[in-house]
Amino acid sequence: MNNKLELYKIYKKIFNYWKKNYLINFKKKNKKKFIIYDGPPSMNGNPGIHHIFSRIIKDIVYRFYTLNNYEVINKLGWDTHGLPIELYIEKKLKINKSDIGKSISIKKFNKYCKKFINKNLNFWIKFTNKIGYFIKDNKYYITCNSKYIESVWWIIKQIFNKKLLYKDYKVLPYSPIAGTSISYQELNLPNTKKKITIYSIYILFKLKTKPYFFNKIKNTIHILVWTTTPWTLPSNTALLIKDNIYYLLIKYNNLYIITSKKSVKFLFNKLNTIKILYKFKGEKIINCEYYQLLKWFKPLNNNKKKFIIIKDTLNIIKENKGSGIIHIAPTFGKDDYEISIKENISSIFYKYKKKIIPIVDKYGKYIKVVPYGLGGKYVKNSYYNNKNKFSVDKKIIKILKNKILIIKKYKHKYPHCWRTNKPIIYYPIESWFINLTKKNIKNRILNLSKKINWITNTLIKNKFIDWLNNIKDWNITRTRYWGTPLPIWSTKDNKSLLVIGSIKELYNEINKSIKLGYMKKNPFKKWINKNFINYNKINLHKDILDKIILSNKNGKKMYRESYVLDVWFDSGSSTYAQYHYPFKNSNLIDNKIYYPSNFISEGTDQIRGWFFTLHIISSIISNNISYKNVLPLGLILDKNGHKMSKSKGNTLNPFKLIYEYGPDCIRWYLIFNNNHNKNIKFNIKDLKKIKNKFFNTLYNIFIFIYNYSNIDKYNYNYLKKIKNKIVFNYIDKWIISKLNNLLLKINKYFKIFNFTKISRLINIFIVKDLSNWYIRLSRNRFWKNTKDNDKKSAYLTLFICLKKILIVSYPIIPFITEYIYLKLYKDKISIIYNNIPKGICKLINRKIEYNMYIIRKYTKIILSLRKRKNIKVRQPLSSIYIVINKYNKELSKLIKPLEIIKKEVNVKKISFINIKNINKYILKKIKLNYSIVGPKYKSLVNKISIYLNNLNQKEIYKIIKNKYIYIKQLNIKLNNKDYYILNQNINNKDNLIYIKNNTIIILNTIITDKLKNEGWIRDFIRNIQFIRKNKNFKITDKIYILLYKKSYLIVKNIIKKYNYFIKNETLAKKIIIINYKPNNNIYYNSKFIYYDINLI
RNA sequence: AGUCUUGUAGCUCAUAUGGUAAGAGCACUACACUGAUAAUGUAGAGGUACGUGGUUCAAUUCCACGCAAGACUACCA
Repeated sequence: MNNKLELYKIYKKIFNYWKKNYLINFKKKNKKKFIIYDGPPSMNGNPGIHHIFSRIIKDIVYRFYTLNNYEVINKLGWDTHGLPIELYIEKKLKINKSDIGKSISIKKFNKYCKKFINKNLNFWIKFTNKIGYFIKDNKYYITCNSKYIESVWWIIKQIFNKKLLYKDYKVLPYSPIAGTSISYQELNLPNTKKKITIYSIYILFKLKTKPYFFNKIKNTIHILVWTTTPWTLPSNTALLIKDNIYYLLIKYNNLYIITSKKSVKFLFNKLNTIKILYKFKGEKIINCEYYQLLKWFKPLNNNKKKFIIIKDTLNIIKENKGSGIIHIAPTFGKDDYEISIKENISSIFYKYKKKIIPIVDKYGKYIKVVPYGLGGKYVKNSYYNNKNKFSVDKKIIKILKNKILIIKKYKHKYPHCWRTNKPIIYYPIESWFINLTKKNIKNRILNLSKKINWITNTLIKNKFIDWLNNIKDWNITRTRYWGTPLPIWSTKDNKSLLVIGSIKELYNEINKSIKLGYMKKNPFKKWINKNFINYNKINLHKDILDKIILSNKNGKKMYRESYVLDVWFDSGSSTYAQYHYPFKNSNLIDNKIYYPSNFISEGTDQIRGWFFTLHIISSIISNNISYKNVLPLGLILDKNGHKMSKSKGNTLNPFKLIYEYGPDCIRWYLIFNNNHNKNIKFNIKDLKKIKNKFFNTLYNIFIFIYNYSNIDKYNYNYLKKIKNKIVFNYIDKWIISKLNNLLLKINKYFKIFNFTKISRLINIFIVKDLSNWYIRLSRNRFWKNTKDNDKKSAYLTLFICLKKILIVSYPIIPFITEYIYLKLYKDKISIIYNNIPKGICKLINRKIEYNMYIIRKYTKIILSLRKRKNIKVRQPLSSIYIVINKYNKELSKLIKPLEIIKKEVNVKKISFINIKNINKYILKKIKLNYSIVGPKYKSLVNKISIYLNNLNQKEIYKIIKNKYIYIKQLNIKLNNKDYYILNQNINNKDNLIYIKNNTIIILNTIITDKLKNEGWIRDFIRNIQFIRKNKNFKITDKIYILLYKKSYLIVKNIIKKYNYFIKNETLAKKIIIINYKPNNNIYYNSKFIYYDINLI
């Protein structure tokens, strides 16, 4: 047996063993099913240690429920579309998004993406295997497969049929020079925020409806509006005001102006030039209308509000900046857009050939019909390449000259496009949305969400519900390339729409198109081949789909809406799409066998991600929840508490870690280290500690029982058979009781998915109870020669404890537990076939557990007393006196448990005495019970406390007798619940006393000659043992002890007296006295040990 | 920038919590123990409970502000 623990080798062995015996992802067949949905991680690179936490949790749940006889359904998945992959490929090919479809075809680009996915997938699968979460028979889902996409299409069609899908525009960061929208991810790249100087202008808007309290004022009232983007002024449709701050109506150079109270100070240097007429809160002028500033374009003719003052419900206005009133141009600002949606504000577009277009074109220029020569000019002069820059802002300022009160220059940070280095603008881009704000849909989503159980975390539940309460319509399309294509075709005038819900439908529609001559070939010809449907032969990505032209009822050509779907829509569809529903497995979902899931678990960052999208899609499609229990997990951070990311360079190579420490160690660490909902600071040092402490101890227990049971030729099956004949002793009963207590707790915590608690309980049991106490105390029972009941009971107890603890630990650390299990318990093929052991209440003995707790406590105390006087444990002492109290009353009458103490602390006798006998060694003190006295006497508490501290012993004994305290000065009487009495130590010469409250122990430290001799013999034996071990004698080797005669004569009497004892302990056949001092060689003789006596 | 969370020994973390002696483990030091031994025991050292202010007889705990870390939403007039 290898005495060195190598966790990675054990993993390899067990993995191969399972593979050979078809135990990979083993499932018990049962009607009782437990469904786990796996949140697909985005496959945008190599897996990191921070990716595996949720999969380990799910694997533990899978293994635990399998032990509990559930059939666990768990299918792994990967999210394979999206921006990060595109960006990676762009970087690799050294191209920009604007190059796709130009210098590189979409087909080629998507091919690169696919290739990247395939390459990474193998890597990820290998990795997932390495941490113990196995994939069987290649059953996993990836979102870029045709089957998956088909299910997603079906979902889109359902949503469309429910009339929840609509097309609108969304304002996004946009780089006109690159010609693409910019993602927030790209916007957050380093060096994209640059300081620029812009105009900060204050403009007068004419008020149209005067509020009643301005009635006295006959003149026109103006609103002072602040903006830093004059070019957006032609698109203005509303003004924003804060309802709860003060505004003033002032008179300035015959103008009547409304501005915020705070702004007056810094806008009007000379305050004597203005006259304050009114002070009022912003809410008073909400909904007042004003005249359009630049009447170049009309807002869309719809029911929405226009040119009106609205309330700042999104907290956009900062009181200390500007005039407290800002202008809203919904088409060209992020906040503007959001507030306009919320407040139902119209926006300005220009009608051109039946289409509506924003007044800035996609190159960043005003459209040609903009007057004053502004048409065709860039809205930002930094877009010009040549030096002759035309500033639209300057020109508009010129046009508005009379209406501008103040012009300043203003420096601020502004986001730039990371490719072109030019500033971005916010720009309306057409997009498809799912209507989630519709009343019945929102209510449904909210009501269903209340059925979800958030494990151990109400905080995150509240966050989730809060998010749902403020739900917005979901923008599901992106103008990207590598993604699930939106399956919608439309005619050029947008009048007819066709949503495709399956490949078959598309296949048939294409055939119609071919008949009309719009298409030549059906790209999915190979799909149906003699009734055999072959999904591998088709590609459902943008490059293929964009070329498909369909037709409406009237035979008009229809083109695809060229968007791809938000990747969150992909992963949120996994409820259905992982089973290719409804094209397959429809019974499993319709009959609620695989749906909803019992358990999901991902990082807390998924509240707005997967947790949200799963819930939304399931609510809409099935009017049901998608998951019953969620365990939100903390994130894995680096050792300094920072997020792991490639750019920071603080990621860890998981393969290396697994190779070094084994998957068990990493699994245990992640579970053990911190509660699941807290972030984990991942520190390799701690891995080492856990390996040394926990795994070595577990392995040592195994080695111990393995070695000795082989010597004795005992095995578990034999002992189990004769179980009824075996009588267990006190310590056995204690550890069995502890074990069953533990099992009860573990079962309880498994049900609420608290694995941290479980691992910590197991750790204490193995290290503290089983190893450091049970085995320590029982060692000689295994070691002795006779094969009596005592020995058998010790073996059986240890076998039982180890077996049950292995099974219970197996879900968390499957490899080492299986390894030990197979070595020790040869009755079954695998630990996997066991049922989870339940704690048996009958075997729990609270009295024994309590007494053992006292024993351990006393042992500690006595050892520390010895330490105070520096008396070695090897030196026997005569006696201990323990003061009897209500806690040790029972123990004092038991004989066997007290033997444990005697042996552990090497003392001959324990006596229990009454406290009265030693009162002279004890200092009494009175302590207030503050929680009772505090509220009663309030400020007097301090004085009472001082009074009590100054009492002498006599007075205290009086109080103990009286059972009350009367304080004359304060006229206060305290009853015996208001205070308690403490015992403290007075030291003594020969006896050492430990006093802490009721626990009082006295150690007699007088060493007689007899005790001294016994101590010497112990030393002698220990030294012989030390030599045995050092010289690599086997445990069972018999020896001869050689003593030098001259030295021997000094200790002759002692050795003679303890002759038998020495021989027994050291396995010596004989003690031989020799007349010469031998040379060192004799040490190496296999049977002889020379001992040089130079002690005494 | 806003919202939320967290801050306890050198490290990783508990319990309880408005109540007067704040707990483990690791690491460190000393001594001991040891045929499971890269283990174990005892002791020592280590804390103004992130800082400041407030409420209270009493604050690590409640409140406010600030600092640091993390998450989300955003980066705008």
